[in-house]
Amino acid sequence: MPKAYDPHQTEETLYDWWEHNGFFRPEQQVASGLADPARKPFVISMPPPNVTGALHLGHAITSSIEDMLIRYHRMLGDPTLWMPGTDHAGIATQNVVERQLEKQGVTRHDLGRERFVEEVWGWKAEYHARITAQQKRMGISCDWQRERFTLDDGLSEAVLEAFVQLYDEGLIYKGNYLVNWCPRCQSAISDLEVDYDEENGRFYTFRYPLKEGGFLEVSTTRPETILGDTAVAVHPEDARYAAVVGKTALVPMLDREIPVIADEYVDPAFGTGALKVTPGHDPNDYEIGKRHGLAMINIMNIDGTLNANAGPYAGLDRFDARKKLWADMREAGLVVGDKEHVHQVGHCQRCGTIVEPLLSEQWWVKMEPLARPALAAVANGDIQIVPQRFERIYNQWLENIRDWCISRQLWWGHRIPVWYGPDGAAFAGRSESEARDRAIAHYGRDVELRQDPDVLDTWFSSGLWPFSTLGWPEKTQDLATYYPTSVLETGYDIIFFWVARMIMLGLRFTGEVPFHTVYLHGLVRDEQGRKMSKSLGNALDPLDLIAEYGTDALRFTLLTGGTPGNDLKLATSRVEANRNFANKIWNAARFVVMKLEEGVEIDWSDPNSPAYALPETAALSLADRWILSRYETVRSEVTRLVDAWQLGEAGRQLYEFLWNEYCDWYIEASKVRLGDGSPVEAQATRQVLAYVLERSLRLLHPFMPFVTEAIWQNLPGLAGDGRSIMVTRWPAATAWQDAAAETDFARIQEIIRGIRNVRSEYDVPAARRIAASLSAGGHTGLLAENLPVLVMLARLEAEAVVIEPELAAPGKAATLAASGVTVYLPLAGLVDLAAERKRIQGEIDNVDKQVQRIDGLLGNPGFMDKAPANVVERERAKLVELQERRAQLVERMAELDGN
RNA sequence: GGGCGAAUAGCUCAGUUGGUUAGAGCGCCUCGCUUACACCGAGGAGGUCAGGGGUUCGAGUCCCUUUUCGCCCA
Repeated sequence: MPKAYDPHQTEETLYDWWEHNGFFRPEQQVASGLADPARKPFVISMPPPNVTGALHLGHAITSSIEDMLIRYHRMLGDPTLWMPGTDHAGIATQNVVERQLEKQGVTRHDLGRERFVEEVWGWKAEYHARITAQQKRMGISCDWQRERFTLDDGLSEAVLEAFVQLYDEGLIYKGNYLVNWCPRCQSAISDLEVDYDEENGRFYTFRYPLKEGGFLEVSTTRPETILGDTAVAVHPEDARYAAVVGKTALVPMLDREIPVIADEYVDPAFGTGALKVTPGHDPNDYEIGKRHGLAMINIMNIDGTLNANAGPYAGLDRFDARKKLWADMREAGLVVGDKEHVHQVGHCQRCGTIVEPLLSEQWWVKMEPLARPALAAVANGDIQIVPQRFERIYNQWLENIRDWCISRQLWWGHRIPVWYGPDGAAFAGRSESEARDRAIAHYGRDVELRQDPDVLDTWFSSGLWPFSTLGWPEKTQDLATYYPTSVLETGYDIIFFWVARMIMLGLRFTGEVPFHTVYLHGLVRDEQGRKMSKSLGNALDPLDLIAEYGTDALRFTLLTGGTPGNDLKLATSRVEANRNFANKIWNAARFVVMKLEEGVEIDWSDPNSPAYALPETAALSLADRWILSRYETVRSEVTRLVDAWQLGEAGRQLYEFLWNEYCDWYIEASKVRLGDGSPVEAQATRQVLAYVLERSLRLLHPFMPFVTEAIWQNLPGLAGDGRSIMVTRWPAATAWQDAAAETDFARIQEIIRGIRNVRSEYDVPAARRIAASLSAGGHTGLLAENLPVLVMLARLEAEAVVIEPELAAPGKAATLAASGVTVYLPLAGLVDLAAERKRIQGEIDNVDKQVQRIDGLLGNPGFMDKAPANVVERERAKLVELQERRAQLVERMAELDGN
């Protein structure tokens, strides 16, 4: 083993080897005996990355968490399937390809539909390969042989089936309503695809001329929509305007006659209290228009220029028209003024263009009947959302759900399976021939059909993902075995887009929930808490971090750097620290492997899975029993925490255990027996070193798969015959928990720390071994037994250590009192009595403070009556120790004063 | 307008049934290449747990409220 762990030399080789061995496949897990086919499979559908571009840290955190869960369950012996795939990401992918073409001066219209779609397939091929390679670098153990893409034949079948079923049930309908229109994408988009930003706009106030003479003052943020006004509205109880209701106003520059109406919606306190009403271009005005039977005028083309209804402004872009109309109105004396105004402006989520409310004929899904069962599934516990607080957000959205606009005027995606007859009658079908059959039944003869040119919202197909990837609508073996899936893990930002829709569609089409648990992680942000973005230049590329620190370091950072559902600010110093952690355990393993060259006993009780044996209890030292006890505590805690979705806390506990207990204390203590112990003692210690290391590596494996495997392959006697740590068993409970060993070893640690502290205060060089006298009372036996450990770790002069129940204090010595033991360190020539008095007085003061606190507690009848017995007992015991310690210090003080 | 989250050491964060003197990493200070590791070891400094009020024997943790920041929905 090289002196430093080098991730780059090992990671890719190990990954290929794992994949080649079939460890990622549930069939192989069962065949090899790892998984018990009788157990319920553990299944995750991977959130399919968009084939738009490279992966970012959001994907990296998804990969880290899901792979952690998958590896954990695989080791538990569950048949484990992680279903990978990618999403065609309709509007997003079409946009990036369009932008690419733009650079060559080509539009999609220049190419035509067929050639453009070919271009996008080319893009897909390239980015799909790139994404897959990146995921493999993350070490993810998904079943690549089952990989799917949303435009695959099978998944497209699922889309057709789903559409036709909903259509036949009347849950899909076509209608001309106000939609969010992106003039750049030239497509409708759903409510969810509009991002609202606060922007500095202007608030324009002008005069609305009345036919009967006079005018009304009206304000707007979008003057160009004046051209589409079909009423002016005031509040019915607004006395200022009571007289004008029912009169006729004249649209500026067009002189079109429109009524002045009264409607409750108008806020008399806002602006002038009079509102222009444009039902064709504003959602609120649309509602007013419906109430009053107003005309709905569309003044806009699909590219954002104005149409013939805009009269002289036809052909102008919406923003040019705004300027020109305002200038013309100023000329005409209609302008009152304009001022700065902050308001919410909707932007297209994918291209940033300002969205326009536009009347348009689109396909919709009636959501209310789908939402009800989805609400129930969470309410009755069939689906558990972690963290639970997201349930409210989920409920709130579903309770106020609006119909879903699913048609997109794009070329990249699933074509809407509807064909129109010559008179425009629509026929949905799983194929053209099915639609044709329906048309013939309708018309009584064959007619010419043309398919709807539009495609479906990407989320329509991803809403089917958990079951379409398993073969639905076919009744496949996979569907029967692996559905419903176990956990859906993703970022909280797509609860509505994806999670809620999968639940609704899953319940509708399979009659079952698509998964039992929803685990939501937060967003990865930069160190200042900003969202990572290319334009800010603060985006960290996971591959760069992997190149610098290794995959395990990145994974461990993403897993332990935060808490469920909360955003994670990624500090590269953390990634570096975790790289160091990987190196630390690598070196601990180097030490152990070196020691095992002298021989190690393997336990072959499971012939498929050799493990390190433990010696007879009688052969164990205190340190051995201590580390075994600590290991058992950590094993049970880590298991409990992972089961409770506290992955980060589980990882942090492993870090602390391995570094601060196994490395800093146990390995150091083991050197005593390895060097000076009898052959039996040395062998016992070797076995414990090996046992605890190997078991801990298993616990750590789901967090850091590569370094744990790289070490495991180097451990003598275990690897070979294609054995891998990733298919060992998750460690089972042991009987090694030993409270007495933990208390005793803690006493030794306290004494060693105390001596080290005094050494440091007196500037004793590390290389210098010092004498010590220990007045140990009832702990004399314990200390005598562990004298070599004290000598080694506190750097004492073995021949100059005295341990007695009672010892007279040497005159000039530094003194420390540690849990019932007084330690005198003569430190010839270094001890300054005045300084020593001061040091001891400081300690006494410190002890007094604590004694005071406990005295207060124990003297409080409330505490004595109400606190649980174990808490009272703990405080009592603490007080006894403190008083003992205080007595030691006071005694020493008296001695010093006597000198 | 409604809702959610965050506020703990200089920085990034833990602290999940309320119970030791509130922890880690990085940074900082002192030592040290002690036969696994300088991607290291030993020791240390550093915190009114945002402010106020309450519940409780006991609050970083539960309740109310204020402030600041972020997010979601309308």
